[in-house]
Amino acid sequence: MQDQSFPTPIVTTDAVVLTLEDGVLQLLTLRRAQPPFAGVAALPGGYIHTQEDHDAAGAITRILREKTGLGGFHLEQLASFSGPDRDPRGWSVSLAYMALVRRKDLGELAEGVALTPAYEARDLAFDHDDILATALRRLRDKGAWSNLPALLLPSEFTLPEIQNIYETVRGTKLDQSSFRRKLNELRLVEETGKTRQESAGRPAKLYRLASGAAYASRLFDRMI
Amino acid sequence: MQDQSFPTPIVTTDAVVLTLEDGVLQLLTLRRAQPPFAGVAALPGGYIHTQEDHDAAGAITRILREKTGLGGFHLEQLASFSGPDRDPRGWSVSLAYMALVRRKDLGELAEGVALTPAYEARDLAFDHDDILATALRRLRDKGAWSNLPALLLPSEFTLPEIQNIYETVRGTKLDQSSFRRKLNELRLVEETGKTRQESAGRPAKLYRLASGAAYASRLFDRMI
DNA sequence: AAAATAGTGTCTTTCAGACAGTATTAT
DNA sequence: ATAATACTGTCTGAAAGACACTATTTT
Repeated sequence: MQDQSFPTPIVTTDAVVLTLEDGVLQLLTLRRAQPPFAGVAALPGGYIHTQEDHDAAGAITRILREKTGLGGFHLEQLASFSGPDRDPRGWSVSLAYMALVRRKDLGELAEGVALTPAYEARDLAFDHDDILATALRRLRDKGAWSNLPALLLPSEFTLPEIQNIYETVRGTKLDQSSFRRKLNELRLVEETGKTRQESAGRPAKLYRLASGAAYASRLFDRMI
Repeated sequence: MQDQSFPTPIVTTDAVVLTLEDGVLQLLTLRRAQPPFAGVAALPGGYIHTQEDHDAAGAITRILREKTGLGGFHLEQLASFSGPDRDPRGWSVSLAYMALVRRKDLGELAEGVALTPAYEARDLAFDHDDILATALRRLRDKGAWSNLPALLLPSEFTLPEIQNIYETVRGTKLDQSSFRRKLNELRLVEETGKTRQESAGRPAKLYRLASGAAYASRLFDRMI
């Protein structure tokens, strides 16, 4: 293999792991133990192991499991980032992914793992600020018409909660009546039959994401 | 560099180059001279040269220029494709791009370079069928609301021509009146002042893409 | 009572889509 | 005349957005 006369790029894969905690979108970071950028917060990532990884998505899944114990989440390819300067070790390529996880699935955070509000995270290692920005833009765009934001919720949630996550992701307020009308049309959620009571007020019904939840599709019949 | 104990993936970059000829969306392919897949049609692509390429987009730009003489076109990242089996030489990553070019900018096709109707291309080398499918899907999706399809047109074009390219990309007919209403709203095109006469009928006015042509944006105020 | 939620209904505005033309300028 | 294009206009229906409620069930 590699009968080229020129050096090959370094290939890594990195993930923007987002979750929702206390109604705030949170980014998972790892404090780097080794140089380069030792001691600096970074996106979880690492090398592809050609012996065991089936593809890049498999590699980042393995890496997230190894470094954070995480398993079972929505994973989506973001983009690749490349160039001679993004990693001091040399010309590199990062295959970047976005993972949306439920806070509960993260469990206790291991040493060096931290959650920080996604929109405030800065000065990450490498070009990870750029990768994060790409992820947030993607989430915001898809927030307009897909079920993506709902994947951040715990498996059972209330209607105010799901409306709040859409508002958080989009950065705008939504009309309660219109939002719920849309939820029904899209058949995005279904009742669990259970309720939850916190503080005063009528108990909130608990919902779950509907099984074959309308991903994207429709809303897009019209238009040039 | 590369102080890892495990082998690194092969990294290539490949491009789905699309153009419009005689009203049909055409894919540019290269007949491979060397194994693997010698003699088979493939997407243009190649290795990244870490010495000279500023990033992956720079690499594919250089490769397209070297192999097809092409320069000046819309380039957009598609996705990465990876795994142990897509290239018989070993575990590989392809950074895939989509390039939209004007037929005129392709000039004479060099030996081994061919155009085939994009929706009929099959049995390309490697997993290039998959990459092509990804590009066509992307073009179709963006065709609903961006100026992307217009980038396939020659620099001066008529209103029937631009409507036709949108219909081609979307695979549907569009109402003339509604389409032009939208063109105006978006300020997508501007008159050149010139006209063109072919066969019978009133001469068609020639248009060009408006300078700051509304990319995506708007159309997207509404909606959950 | 106050709070938090659920639920209903209606009105407006926007806009794609469909349709029906007329007008212009060439062969 | 015929063809190809340009241009203008109207109507409809769907859906988002905004608003105003009422109803329910808890502390």
